[in-house]
Amino acid sequence: MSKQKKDTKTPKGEQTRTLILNTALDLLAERGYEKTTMRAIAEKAGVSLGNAYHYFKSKEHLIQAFYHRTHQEHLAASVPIFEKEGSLKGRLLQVLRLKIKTLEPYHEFAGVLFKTAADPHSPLNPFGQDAAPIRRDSIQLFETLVSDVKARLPAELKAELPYLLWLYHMGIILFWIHDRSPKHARTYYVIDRTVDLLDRLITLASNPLMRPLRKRSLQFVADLRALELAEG
Amino acid sequence: MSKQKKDTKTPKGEQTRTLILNTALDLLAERGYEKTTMRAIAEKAGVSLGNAYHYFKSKEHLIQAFYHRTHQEHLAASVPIFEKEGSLKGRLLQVLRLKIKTLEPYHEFAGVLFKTAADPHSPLNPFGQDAAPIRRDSIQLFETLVSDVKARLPAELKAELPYLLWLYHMGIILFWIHDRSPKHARTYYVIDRTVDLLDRLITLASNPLMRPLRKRSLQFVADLRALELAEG
DNA sequence: GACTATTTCTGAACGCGTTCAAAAAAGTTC
DNA sequence: GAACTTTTTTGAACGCGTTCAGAAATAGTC
Repeated sequence: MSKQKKDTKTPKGEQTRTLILNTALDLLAERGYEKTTMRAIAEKAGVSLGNAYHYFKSKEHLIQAFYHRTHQEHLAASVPIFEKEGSLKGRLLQVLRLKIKTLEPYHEFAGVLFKTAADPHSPLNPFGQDAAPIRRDSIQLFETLVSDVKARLPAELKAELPYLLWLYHMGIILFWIHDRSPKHARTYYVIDRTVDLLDRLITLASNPLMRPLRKRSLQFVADLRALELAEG
Repeated sequence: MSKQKKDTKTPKGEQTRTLILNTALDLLAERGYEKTTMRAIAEKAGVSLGNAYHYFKSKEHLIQAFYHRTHQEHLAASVPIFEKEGSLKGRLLQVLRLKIKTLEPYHEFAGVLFKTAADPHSPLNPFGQDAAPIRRDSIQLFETLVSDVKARLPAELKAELPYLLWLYHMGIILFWIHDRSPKHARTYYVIDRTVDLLDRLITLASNPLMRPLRKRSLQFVADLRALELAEG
């Protein structure tokens, strides 16, 4: 869990804050991002426009709360999966399907979410410092997923796998955002196929013959991550 | 070259259009995206605000012209590389370094560019229909790069490689956008390392033993591309 | 309970991207 | 060159996210 610096100083304030947040998430799910104006949120919450900005620095910061909330949902729903399913492939498959299902109600505005997320200056940027706590939480899900998996994996692969899987899962979400097929059938198809390929690739990479290339690749990934942490 | 449906009907109109475009690109390079307002563009071009919107449906459409222009620059500068360098690895290395160098002056606002690009609804979205002509041009660069390469490659790999390399090059750009190291040294480091890895991976994938996995993977990529073309 | 400091809240304002009815200019046809 | 159509151009307007000075409410202190 990431620590949260409070910007409310009284219970009343806290109450107003959550009221605004809940109203916002309702409207977002109902109308999408563009049509959910700050004015509409304030009005429906029975609060002045300026007051909404007192609790959330910007519309994007309001969205960050969404990130956090859906992640918590997903995390909670993932735990039972790990208990029933022991294989990496099975876990990945179910966790990813579940993720998409969790995000489902917000597909229409998830694009805008990623849009702002791709901007290095945005607080939503998943690679940036502002989102570091959420990112850590998010990667941790894959650490749990990998940690007690049955198959034997080379140590250096096992160390970097959570991060790589997190990146991969971001890619799946990106695909889903662009997927306008009915019920997002394509995304589920892509998940099935890529998880299968990934599983085979991991098996291949675990082969002793692959050791030099594997080491080289993973060392590079580790270097990158170190740089990321050092300077953002 | 992609066909361009004209939205100007007279020479005068064409003149005004390019005037606005040039002014916009100047201001963008000079001030960045946010500070380059439509009003500022119109004013500096000596044209009314509404008139700018007569020639460009939106600010984002104006940016599309930037995409196109820098791509043309990059393409022109790439041709000599192919004449001097025959190896896939060497070509990739030089083409990617060149791309970053070409984009250099626009780093500050390239983030915003990618930001809007990640939104499925944006005309800038590189995966969307509006950008299809530019995407085709862009992929074509890698087709040229791959076409007369010296090394022998499996047919099905050679067929999909341009698209995969294009995707890869998008990833490099994404990294560059988030790279705030001096002179973007990190991006150049990442290019060097990943090109090396990619080259080894391609060699590996070309091994007859890898045929089943290779076929399976590439068939999947081909399927995806077909879907993309069919429905966007 | 009065006085002060802090927090919560308001409403008007600003600059932005975008739209649109209508004026001005240019092209077309006789 | 007059009557028309089409294209180009204008300027005012709209709704948006955001900011801010200051009012109202609350908390803290004696």
